[in-house]
Amino acid sequence: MNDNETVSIDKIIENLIYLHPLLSKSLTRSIRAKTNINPGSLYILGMLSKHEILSMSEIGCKLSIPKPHVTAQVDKLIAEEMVERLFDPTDRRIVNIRMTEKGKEDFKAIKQEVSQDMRERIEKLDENKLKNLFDSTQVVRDILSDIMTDTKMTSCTKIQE
Amino acid sequence: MNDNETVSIDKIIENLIYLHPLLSKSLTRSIRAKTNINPGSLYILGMLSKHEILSMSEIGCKLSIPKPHVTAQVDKLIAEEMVERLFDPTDRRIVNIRMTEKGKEDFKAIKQEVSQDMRERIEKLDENKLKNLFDSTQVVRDILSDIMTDTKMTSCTKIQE
DNA sequence: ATAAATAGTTATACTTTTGTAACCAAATTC
DNA sequence: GAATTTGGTTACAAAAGTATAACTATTTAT
Repeated sequence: MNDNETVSIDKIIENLIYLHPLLSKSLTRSIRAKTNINPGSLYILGMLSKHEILSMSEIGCKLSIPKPHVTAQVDKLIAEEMVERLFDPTDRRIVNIRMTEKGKEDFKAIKQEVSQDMRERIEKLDENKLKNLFDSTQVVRDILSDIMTDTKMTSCTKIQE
Repeated sequence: MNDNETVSIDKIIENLIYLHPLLSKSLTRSIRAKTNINPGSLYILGMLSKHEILSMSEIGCKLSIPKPHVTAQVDKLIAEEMVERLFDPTDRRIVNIRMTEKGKEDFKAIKQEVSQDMRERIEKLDENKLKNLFDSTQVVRDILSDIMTDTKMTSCTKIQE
C-alpha cells in the first residue's frame, strides 16, 4: 500500500462520513413524518426488495441490526402484512422472510412519499449531473454492498458475535 | 420531465435508500464501540471540518438536527474541548462554532478509529474499483451536499420551520 | 418606542435503536 | 444419545435522536 492509495482511502472514508448524515436526515426525517413504519423497518424492506428471501440472521447481518431488534422490526412488518415468515423445511430453526405483494406495493408507495423532497431537488439537476449522480450512486452502492457484507466468509456470523 | 428521467430519479432514490443503512451501520456502530462521543457529534465535526465556522442554526440546518439537539450536542463537544463558541460581534444573538486544534486532532484520530473496519475492506479493492469508488463518492457527496442544503434560499430557516 | 421576528437555550416527553442475558427448539457433533 | 452449537425469541436496561413548548436576549420593522 503506497501513499497514493492511503490518501485515496482516507478521502473515500471522509466522503462517506460526510455523506452519511446528508442521507440520514433527509431520509429518516420524512420516513418518520410521512409513514407509520420506522426507518429500520424500511431498510429491511430495502434489503428484501433486493434479495427476495433472507433469514432473520441474514437480515441482522446485512444491516448490522442486533438479533433481538430484527425480531421486533420484522414483527411490526408482519403486523402490517408487508412481509411473511417462511419456515425452512430443511432446517426448521430458520425463519425466512419475504415481502408480500402488499409489502411490495406499500414499499413502492413509501419510497415515493419518503423521497418526495429529495426527488424535487434531484429533478432540478441538469441532465449531466443527473446522469453523473445516477452512475455514481450505482457504483457506491454496488461496491459498498459488496465489501460490507460477509456472506462469503462466515455467513455473517462474524458480525453478530 | 420525461419517462427516462423519472426512471433515473427513481433508481437514484432507490440506490440512496439502499446505501444508507450500509453506511449507517458500519459507521455508527464503530463510533459507539470505539469512541466516547455519539454519532451526532461526529457529524457536526464533519460539517465543521468542511465549513470552518458555522452558527448553531446553520449546523441544525445542514444536518437537519432540531435546534435543541444542536445545543446539547455542541455542549458535549465543548465539554470535550473539541469545539469553541465564538460570539458574533455584528449580531450578539448568534453563536458561531469552530473546531479547536484539539478537536481537529481528535477528529482525525476518531475518523481513523471509526473507519478501521471499512478501511480494511476498501484496501482489498483493486486499483480500478478504488479509483471508481473514490470518484463516485466525491460526486455523490458534492451533488447531494449541494442540493440538500437550503443555504441559498432562506438561509436554512425553511427546514427548521 | 413598541411590536414582531430571530438565535439560541432549557425542560420534558417520546420514539428509535442498541446491548445484554436468559431462554427454547432444532440441528450437529462426538 | 448426551453435549454443544445454532437460529430465533423474550425481556429488560440504556443510549441516542426527535418533537414541542416555553423562555431569554437581541435585532428588525413599523
